[in-house]
Amino acid sequence: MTAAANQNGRRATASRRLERAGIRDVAAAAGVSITTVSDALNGKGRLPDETRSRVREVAERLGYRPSAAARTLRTGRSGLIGLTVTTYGEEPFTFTEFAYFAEMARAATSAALGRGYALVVLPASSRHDVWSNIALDGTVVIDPPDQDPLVTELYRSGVPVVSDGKPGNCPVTAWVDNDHEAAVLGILEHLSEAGARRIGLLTGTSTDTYTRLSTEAYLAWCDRVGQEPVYEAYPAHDPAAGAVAADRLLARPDRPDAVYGLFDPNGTDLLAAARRYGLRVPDDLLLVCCSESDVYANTEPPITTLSLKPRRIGTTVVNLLIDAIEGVDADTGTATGRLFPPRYRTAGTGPPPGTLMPTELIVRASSQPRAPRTTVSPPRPPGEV
Amino acid sequence: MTAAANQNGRRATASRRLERAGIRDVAAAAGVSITTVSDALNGKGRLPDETRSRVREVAERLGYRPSAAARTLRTGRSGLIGLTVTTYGEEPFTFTEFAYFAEMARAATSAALGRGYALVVLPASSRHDVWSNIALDGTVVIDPPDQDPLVTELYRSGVPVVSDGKPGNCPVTAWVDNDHEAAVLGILEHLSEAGARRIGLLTGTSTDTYTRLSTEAYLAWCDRVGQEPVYEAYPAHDPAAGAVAADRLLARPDRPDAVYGLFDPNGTDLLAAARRYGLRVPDDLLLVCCSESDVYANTEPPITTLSLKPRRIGTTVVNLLIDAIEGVDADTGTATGRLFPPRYRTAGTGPPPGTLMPTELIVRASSQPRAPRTTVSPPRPPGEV
DNA sequence: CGTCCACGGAGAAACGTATCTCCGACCTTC
DNA sequence: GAAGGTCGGAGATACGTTTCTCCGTGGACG
Repeated sequence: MTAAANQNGRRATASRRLERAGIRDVAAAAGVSITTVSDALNGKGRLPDETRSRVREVAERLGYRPSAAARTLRTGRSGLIGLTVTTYGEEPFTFTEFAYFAEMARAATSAALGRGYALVVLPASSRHDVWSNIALDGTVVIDPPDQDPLVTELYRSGVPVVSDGKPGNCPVTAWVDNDHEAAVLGILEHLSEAGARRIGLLTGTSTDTYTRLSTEAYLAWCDRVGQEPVYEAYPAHDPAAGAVAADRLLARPDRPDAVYGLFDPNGTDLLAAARRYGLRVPDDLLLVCCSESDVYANTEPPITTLSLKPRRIGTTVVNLLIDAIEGVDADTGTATGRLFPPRYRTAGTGPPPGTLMPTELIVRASSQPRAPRTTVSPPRPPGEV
Repeated sequence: MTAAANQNGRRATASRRLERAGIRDVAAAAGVSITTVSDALNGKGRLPDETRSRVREVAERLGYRPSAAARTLRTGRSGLIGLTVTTYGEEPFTFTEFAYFAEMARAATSAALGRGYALVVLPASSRHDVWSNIALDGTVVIDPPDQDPLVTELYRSGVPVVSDGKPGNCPVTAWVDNDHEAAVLGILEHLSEAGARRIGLLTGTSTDTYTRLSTEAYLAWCDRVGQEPVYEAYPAHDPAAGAVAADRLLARPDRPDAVYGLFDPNGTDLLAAARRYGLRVPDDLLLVCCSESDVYANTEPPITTLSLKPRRIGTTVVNLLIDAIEGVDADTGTATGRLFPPRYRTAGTGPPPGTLMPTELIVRASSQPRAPRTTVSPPRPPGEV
């Protein structure tokens, strides 16, 4: 409103069309300096409330919106977190396909939003020029395959990376995973107690950590209790193959009297296969599968499921990542501000810190020879860090 | 390798620690100017191949990664597209909850990636400071409610906005939707031909376009053929309410002999309700619901579904948006480069251009009094834009 | 022998913000 | 009455690109 001589410098002469108002325009209109505008809007500096509110008013009137790009360049923070999802074929695969990942992604999105960050979906098959063109403060990677080039590259660029699923060979800042070993052991014990004499496994052919750890735990258990392993593996991304594998498993001469299926659709598939072979569940066959879907509460009979608690995982992963982003000054490596557990500070040497989260076994009729009980608490994993 | 005197100016004196290599460092190391490095790496300018490859080599050796923030600031392009999802409670709702949105989001992600863009998930409940802090080239908005403040704000900022679902009062650059009117009419005709005398509707209480247009089409049809409307509405985001509403609908004194359910879970709910009332499907009750899920191929009996073809929608939305982003120079309003249908150019006046996409009715046993036929082609909507 | 053009490339000005440094004026205090 | 402290704010610089402008140098050509 006041005088406020032209502070725009050369800009005034040049194109002065419909461009969005910049901080300079606000400064000029309010009759103050750029510094003052910046301070007033960001709540910094020492300014009397009167000036502060006046500047804000002017900014509002001009419809001023700070340039995110400029701010990012200046501060080195974009407020963006990558969500790396594996792809199958052309499509981002795990993203919405499995209830687990969908839930996890939703929880991660919420958690990030709550702390002022947004998520960028970053398919693993992304062209290098796409994601290298995005200013990321950090990345969440879901179930990284061994030697994921994207993760390696990001990590080397100094971008913090936190993975859902214990990483194979990728260097990561931190990781979060369920205690798959404890979960599988818990299920096998549960089935044994329910009377199972020979427990089979429906597993996958891929090399991701979940499949590998779960299968190994199963095999170790078999070895320990002296049962011959009975399992079928199939490519988990192929829904049709799951039904076939379930059928194969029940068609074996050494047919199991209880089966644990590692993947979400296995419950339905196994149930259908059991019907085809005239097997009653749970009388002739005990069934458990790993799933986040609640359809298994209403199947006939309801099926016992193992929940990996994806929301908890998603939230934890994002919080760890943001802690890493905000806690460590990228340049000096010193903690700034926030309280910050020292274990995340392991810079380079030693394995990245991991967090194991408990699972939950939801017991239903399919694994109970008698009347089913209600939800039961999971076997707590050995108190890992 | 060569001499290449210190071109860093003041930087050399200051902090020279572990900072990532910048374009200046590459220039110095290659003994050329910044301009040359930029041109060499971006394939611009006139440079002999020898220089180009040498510069690239040096850049590679130094592990040079251009700063996305700086590039965005300079070029005004971030390569980022917002994906606005509605929220229910704390969580991003439609994002992964419904098969339609999940499929649509996946297709959109792929399409964007294919054209060099990445998607940022932007819950509608986002704090203003979060998404206003992100440099977006454009935004896809899923099913915008009337007067969506986020959309309005974005549009006013000059960010192109394309919506999935015909927008109510929001100003958008363009929109894509199914021809819900034609779809509903097609279903009602289909049911009539199958012998239905009184067709009921299971609909929602929310005001989104899909619900509104579908319900209106139903009411108009009732009016035209002289049938008394028979419908129940419930809050679509509440799964439990759906089952209750299905029950209510079949408990009415004027019980319909055919029902169309607008939402994905309606098929299961209606089937369960029918069982409770001892109604046989399709003999006593014809059933159709709108769903992208293939579980309805295996229910007992299989249920006829209307598919909205979400992948096609997602792809189209993104392509329209990117066309708008790349086709129009933000400053001059003139088309640059790409071929670009003139209809997107309507700047400000007139309604935004919309595209109607056909749906597909997948006929199964639940709507066929006799033996079911296989998939049937949809009634093509009246050839719109 | 003078001109012009293509070639290869350098310089410097933006892009719009945050922030560090510094400065004047006023007020207090001895 | 001078010294020091606080308040309120201005100036300038840096963030790391892209790109516009311009310049010297040869060779071709008239």
